[in-house]
Amino acid sequence: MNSENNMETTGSNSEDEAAILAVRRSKLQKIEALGHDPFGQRFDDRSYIADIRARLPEVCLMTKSGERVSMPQEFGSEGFDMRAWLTSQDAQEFQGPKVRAAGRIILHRDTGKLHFIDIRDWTGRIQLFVGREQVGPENWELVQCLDLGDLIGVDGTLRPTKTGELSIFAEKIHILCKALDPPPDKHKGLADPELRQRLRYVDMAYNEGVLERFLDRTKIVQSIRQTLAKSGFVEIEGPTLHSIAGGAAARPFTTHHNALDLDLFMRIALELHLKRLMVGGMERVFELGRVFRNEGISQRHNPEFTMLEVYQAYGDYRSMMDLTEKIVEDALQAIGAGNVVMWGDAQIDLKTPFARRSYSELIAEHTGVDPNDWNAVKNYAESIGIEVAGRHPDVVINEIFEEKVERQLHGPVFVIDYPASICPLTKRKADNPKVAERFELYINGMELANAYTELNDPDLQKKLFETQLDGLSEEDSMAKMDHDFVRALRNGMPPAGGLGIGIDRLVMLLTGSQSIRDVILFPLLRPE
RNA sequence: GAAGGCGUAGCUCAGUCGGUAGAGCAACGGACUUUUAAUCCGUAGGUCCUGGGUUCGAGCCCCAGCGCCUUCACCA
Repeated sequence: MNSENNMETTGSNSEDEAAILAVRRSKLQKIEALGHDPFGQRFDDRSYIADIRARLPEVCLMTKSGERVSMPQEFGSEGFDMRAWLTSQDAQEFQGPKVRAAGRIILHRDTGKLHFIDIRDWTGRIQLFVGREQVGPENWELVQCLDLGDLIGVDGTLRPTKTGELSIFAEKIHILCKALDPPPDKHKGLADPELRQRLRYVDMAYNEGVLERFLDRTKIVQSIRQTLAKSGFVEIEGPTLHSIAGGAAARPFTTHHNALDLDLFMRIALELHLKRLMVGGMERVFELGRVFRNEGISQRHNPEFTMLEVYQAYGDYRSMMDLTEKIVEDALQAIGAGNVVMWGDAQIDLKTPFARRSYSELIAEHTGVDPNDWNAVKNYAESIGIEVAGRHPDVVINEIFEEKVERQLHGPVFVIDYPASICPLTKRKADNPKVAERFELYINGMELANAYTELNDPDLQKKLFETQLDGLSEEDSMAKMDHDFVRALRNGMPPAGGLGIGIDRLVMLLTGSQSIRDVILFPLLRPE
């Protein structure tokens, strides 16, 4: 990979590359010599290509007897034979609306005195028919200076070619921006995953479906905000710089404030500040924003990712299950997907309501061991190589869950009622203090959402912050002492349901993306 | 952090047994007024990731490093 400097200066390591760039620059000069600004100007009143295509009903064929024949239903479909249809019609000429479009040149077929140029905007692609006689010498000169990748505008008439492709028959071409770097392979695009991430703009501009996937991400996020707004939740912006990185078990990034000479942490969760706001009276509140965890990178992990956390006063974790289903339902609708999404070769049915299964029931089902029988659990754990000595029973049980149950949960399934000791921020069941009112939503073995009935007992919260779980270092524990948070609880926080959803993973699921890097615009990479 | 795989033209990829580097696309020149990844003829284009080593000779073998991918660990 060349450094950027090399690519731009005479230090270029390839004559080929230098030649390609030189050719494009010479065309740029020629465009200037023809009296055009090669980087273009404001271009008013153009229509989106999808909207132009939608004007097909305005296109018609004039017959020699002066009759107007509209395009047949089958026009544009696979088996439609345009030439046969034309000969059957006593055709004179086509008429169609005048249109103006703009976009990037993605394909170019030059047949001499005729160019076919495919342009693309963010709504679709369309073919331009550019004939030498039809556009005149000035436009023709300009067309000779165009390359794949250039941004152009066009004025022309919408009508089909003889071979049946709806096209814009160009009358005037406008150069809107000369591209100086050549595009990737016109058919395969960028294939190297590293290059696709580094040159995300190229990936989006040329690779099939990439731009659309990121637009889907935007639609999903918008839909979530709408769903929550409709249900009366307000969105807030909490601090991203924390002096105590709490609310989750994760290693934080550290940073430093110079004026205060203060070490700070990038937030790892949104939870504790949102709960403070519930103390303050925000009864339905959420934040949808970035959190940072200083941990490994994988197909499902990026150091910064987007998290939704929602809190509903006077609700509980069951309210959050209903809300989760609503969020998923609405998001599917927002991207025009049905209830069934593809995940690799597998189909996942996201029809609501999702199954609700208790944690201990699932353990018993998948292992044959009663989680309340410590001796049986111990024996089972040892038999599958999980260390038992000196560790809290619930930690051992949870390892069994992760090892034996989690992967089997193709879901969607709400796993409910977790062992209390691994849930330091969660209210216990009224009739059984060993069980916490928590659920996690699993789909395809992937944890998508996590929710609690929120613990609002300040004394118990303080105690749980002070209690170190066996086998967990302070760094790994979710229970990091936050005195101010305990003080907030002493002021009275309503009983509440709280929900967290990993937005990147939700987008992965809904768009069928196997890697988190396919749904994050600019994933973390080592510098070039 | 560990193991495995990969790194060759602007892009996508071949490269046999170790014997002086190949194709398609893109580019350049030419032909073509209805093409669909247009086609046809021709031309040009290389730090084979980097640095060492073995060898008469290394894209290929060995060692070290860098980067990416996959799996695992951590984690959501």
